[in-house]
Amino acid sequence: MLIALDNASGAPLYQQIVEQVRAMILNGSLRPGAPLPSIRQLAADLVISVITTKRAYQELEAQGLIITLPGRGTFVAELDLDAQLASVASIFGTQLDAIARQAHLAGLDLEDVVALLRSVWPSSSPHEAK
Amino acid sequence: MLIALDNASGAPLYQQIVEQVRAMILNGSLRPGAPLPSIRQLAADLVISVITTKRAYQELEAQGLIITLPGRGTFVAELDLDAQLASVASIFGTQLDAIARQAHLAGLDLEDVVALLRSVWPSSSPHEAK
Amino acid sequence: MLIALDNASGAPLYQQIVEQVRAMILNGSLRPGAPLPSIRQLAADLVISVITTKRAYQELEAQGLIITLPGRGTFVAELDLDAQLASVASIFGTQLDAIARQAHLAGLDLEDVVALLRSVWPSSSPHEAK
Amino acid sequence: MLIALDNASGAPLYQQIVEQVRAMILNGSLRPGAPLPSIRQLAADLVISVITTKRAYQELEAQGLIITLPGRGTFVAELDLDAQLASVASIFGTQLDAIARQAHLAGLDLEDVVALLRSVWPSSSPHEAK
DNA sequence: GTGGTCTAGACCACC
DNA sequence: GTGGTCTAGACCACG
Repeated sequence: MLIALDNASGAPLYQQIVEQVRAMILNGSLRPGAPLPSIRQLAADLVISVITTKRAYQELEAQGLIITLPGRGTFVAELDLDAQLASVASIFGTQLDAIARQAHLAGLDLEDVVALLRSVWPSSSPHEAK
Repeated sequence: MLIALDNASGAPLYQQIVEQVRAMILNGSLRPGAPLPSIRQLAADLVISVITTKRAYQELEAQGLIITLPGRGTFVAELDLDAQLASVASIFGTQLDAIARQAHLAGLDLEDVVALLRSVWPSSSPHEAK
Repeated sequence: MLIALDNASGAPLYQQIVEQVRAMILNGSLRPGAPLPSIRQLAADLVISVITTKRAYQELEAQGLIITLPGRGTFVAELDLDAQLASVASIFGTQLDAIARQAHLAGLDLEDVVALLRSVWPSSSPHEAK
Repeated sequence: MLIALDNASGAPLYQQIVEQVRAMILNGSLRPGAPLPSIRQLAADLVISVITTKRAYQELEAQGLIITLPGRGTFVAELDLDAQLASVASIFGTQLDAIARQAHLAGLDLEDVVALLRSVWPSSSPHEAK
């Protein structure tokens, strides 16, 4: 399981982990029931504090995406993919809403923003490098 | 000059002020040379600390949007609106880029995101009441 | 007597007056004994507060460049031009010293700074437009 | 990291810090990626308020010279030294321009000012002890 | 009246 | 431990 942390991005480390693991679950890289690395293992791999990996897993568990079985490890939860996707869509919706209001206030047009969005959209398939 | 603060939004107060003033400048509600309320006046109006309004104006000045003349007040800077809009567009571009990569990883389609964006786009004119 | 105030320069208004009057005295535009406009007249001409012109004249008087005769007006003082020039040189020396130390710390060379100075030096004679 | 504050200089403390840190970055004493002391540590060392050190770092960050990672510390930014030096040169250029015009108006010659500049230029290397 | 600077002290998020 | 934000209160320079 490859996770890339960007120290300079400004985003909290635990959040970067959450987002990347969530993405892997939602796009099928990680299937329900699959085991995740232990918090200690992941901390060692990423060269960060155990506290940070623990926090990330806590967050993922709170979102119902993974399940921790004490003494046995952590696993991808059995879940309704469509429902999850809907919930993720609502998360993006919130972020887009903030951007939309800002851009709108600044006098930008919806089409301006859509054009911007198209210009930054990644061209490759999300699974190419899997 | 109407500014609405949302204490529950989680966003820093000074940032909310920055965003709203910037929007007013960029969409033409505030024209170059126009005086802004004094930091003390604005603080009184919004019922917040003078330091917070000062912080907001400081940030706006660092961005080159306003100019403060000690002892005389604060004014909208003479600026190249097009250049400013371009720089603002690049800011939104950065934000959209983060969302785009996340959404892409999560398996969402560009058209899904565009649809989301359209669904949250505000319908009214940015300054009908100007 | 032409004085140009630059509201956007950031420099205090009274200081701009002081500097320009001092320059006119030192370069001979204003000769010893010549009358200066009254503080009220000057304030009216420049469309600023009397307090500000008063403060400027006070400063000039403290520097020994002008003399105020109560009830009669304000005049350029009889002075030793060479001594004045020397004192002015020391003022510039202080300012240059600050710049020199900063530039030196930043790793700039003396010749770099001299080159910069030459590049900004006004080309015309100071009296051309008199 | 040695910083010397002069309470009697009239210059704001935060600005003195900014100038000295900027000088250290530009002359290579502080290399990109190097950690700066925490705002609290520096405040303790200099016996000033945390807010003042914070203000200084804020200014340096706005100038793009350093980057602060919340919860992790503050570091010298990766930057294009030449571009930075050019921008600094333009700052000195502005200051020199003000002096040049003043000196010119006062009847001083370019060579007079250059001579003054040479007379105040520090003789030692900027970082002999590095 | 205006902004500029410095101070002390609090709470929060993150590592 | 780190920085981020907000608060109150003081003194100064400038108009």
